[in-house]
Amino acid sequence: MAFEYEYARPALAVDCAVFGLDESLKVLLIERGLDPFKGSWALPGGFVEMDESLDEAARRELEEETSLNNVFLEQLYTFSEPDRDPRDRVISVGYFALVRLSDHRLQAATDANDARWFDVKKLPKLAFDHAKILQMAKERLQSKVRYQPIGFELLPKKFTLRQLQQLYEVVLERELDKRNFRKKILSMGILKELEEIESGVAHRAARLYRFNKTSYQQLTRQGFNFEI
Amino acid sequence: MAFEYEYARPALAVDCAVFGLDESLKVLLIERGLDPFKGSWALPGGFVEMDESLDEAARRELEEETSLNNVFLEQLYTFSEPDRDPRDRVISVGYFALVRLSDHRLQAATDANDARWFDVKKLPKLAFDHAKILQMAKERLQSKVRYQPIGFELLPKKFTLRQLQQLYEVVLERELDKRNFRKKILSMGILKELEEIESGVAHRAARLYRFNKTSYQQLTRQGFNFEI
DNA sequence: CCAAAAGTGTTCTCCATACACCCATGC
DNA sequence: GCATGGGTGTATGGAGAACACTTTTGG
Repeated sequence: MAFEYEYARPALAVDCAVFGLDESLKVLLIERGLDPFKGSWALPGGFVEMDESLDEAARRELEEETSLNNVFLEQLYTFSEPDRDPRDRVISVGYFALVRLSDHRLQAATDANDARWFDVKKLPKLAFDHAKILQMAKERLQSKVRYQPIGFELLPKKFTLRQLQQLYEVVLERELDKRNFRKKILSMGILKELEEIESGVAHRAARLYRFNKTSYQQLTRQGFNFEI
Repeated sequence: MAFEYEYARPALAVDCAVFGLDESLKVLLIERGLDPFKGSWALPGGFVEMDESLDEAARRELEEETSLNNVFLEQLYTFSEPDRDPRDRVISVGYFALVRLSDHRLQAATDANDARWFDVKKLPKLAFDHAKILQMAKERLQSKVRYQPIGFELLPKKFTLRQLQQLYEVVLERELDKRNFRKKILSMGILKELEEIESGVAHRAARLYRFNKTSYQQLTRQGFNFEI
């Protein structure tokens, strides 16, 4: 290594706050098998390797520990308090991720690691400073979902307007007016109305929609700003 | 070290994009005295020590390299491409900072290190991936200045409404209507109108104002949201 | 008295909000 | 035929945008 900097280095990790949605907002936690915090619940994550970027590390750890791949993933913040890990100096880059529970529900629950979805309002005590990371991730989700169309990452590919509205109601923790919501979201022109309707409901079936990413990108280039 | 994780570790650095404002938006760069990129301009920054947080490292490096202290400083993003430093694996946590040029103008320009303010629209070629860091910092500034009252960090403590308007015009790169701007900002109730007026101008002198942080915090608690 | 910027009021349009009823379907 | 949610229209108020003139001061 042709490099004069030879001081001690902190270890570097990534931790992922993975959100899913059903009736409430859920987060994926794994039970730690080793000390420190053996038996506690923690965010999935692990150490960064020398030849991978942080995004790659986050995706790799997520796949290894929870079998999730191909999820929406975004860097959140880097946590660096010197005493945040009792073993050694460990700096952790927090990520937040969104997954479709409709696609991944059973898989994660039956994984070999003990991974489980928890209601974000009924969390166990978390290892390290993971409660702080999760808190920040939740705040980021709440603000970002309002000005970027990331909420669709939490819904099935085909969804009803009611499902979409409920997504915002659950994430933002407040009720929305049905008529105004529909008017607003439809007027954006970023949804593709499908021919299909939902099935298996004991009342009038709702029309299904799909997020039209192409239209969204087109509109964005023309100065459109998504906002709920 | 009672710790089973003994793999190679990336080095960890911080880099700061420091903004100032006069007629245009400025950024503070330092000339590198050592390879790699000897003679190039770069963001101030350096390696993180084992007993300090990233925020502390950023403040320490800023003080060491540019004599700036007590500035508005906020973590931006962590940059981790494996080849971003040709010497070795170095991960860098980017920060963005805002300073009052009115207080710091001469100091930084005459520092022993060769530090200079550059117009963000007339930048030299930057070392490493610092152009990317700076680009992201500028975007963050442009979006954050609209929904958080951080712009005041760039102005003198006492300022005229015109100065405040120009700040937004320069940062957002678009013109604002004078009457509407004044109406809006005054109606927020976060400025304290001073008895003083500006001096040394060859026309009617404008009233001076001060940002009232206490009022802002009070209003925020009541649900107020700053927005330009 | 002139140049230069400070300071102010009104109109119009559009969008967010609030709100109530009919429609389609499964059971 | 009834319960359940799907789906729609309209009136109101408030805020943003557009716009022009008077006032004050220094030179």
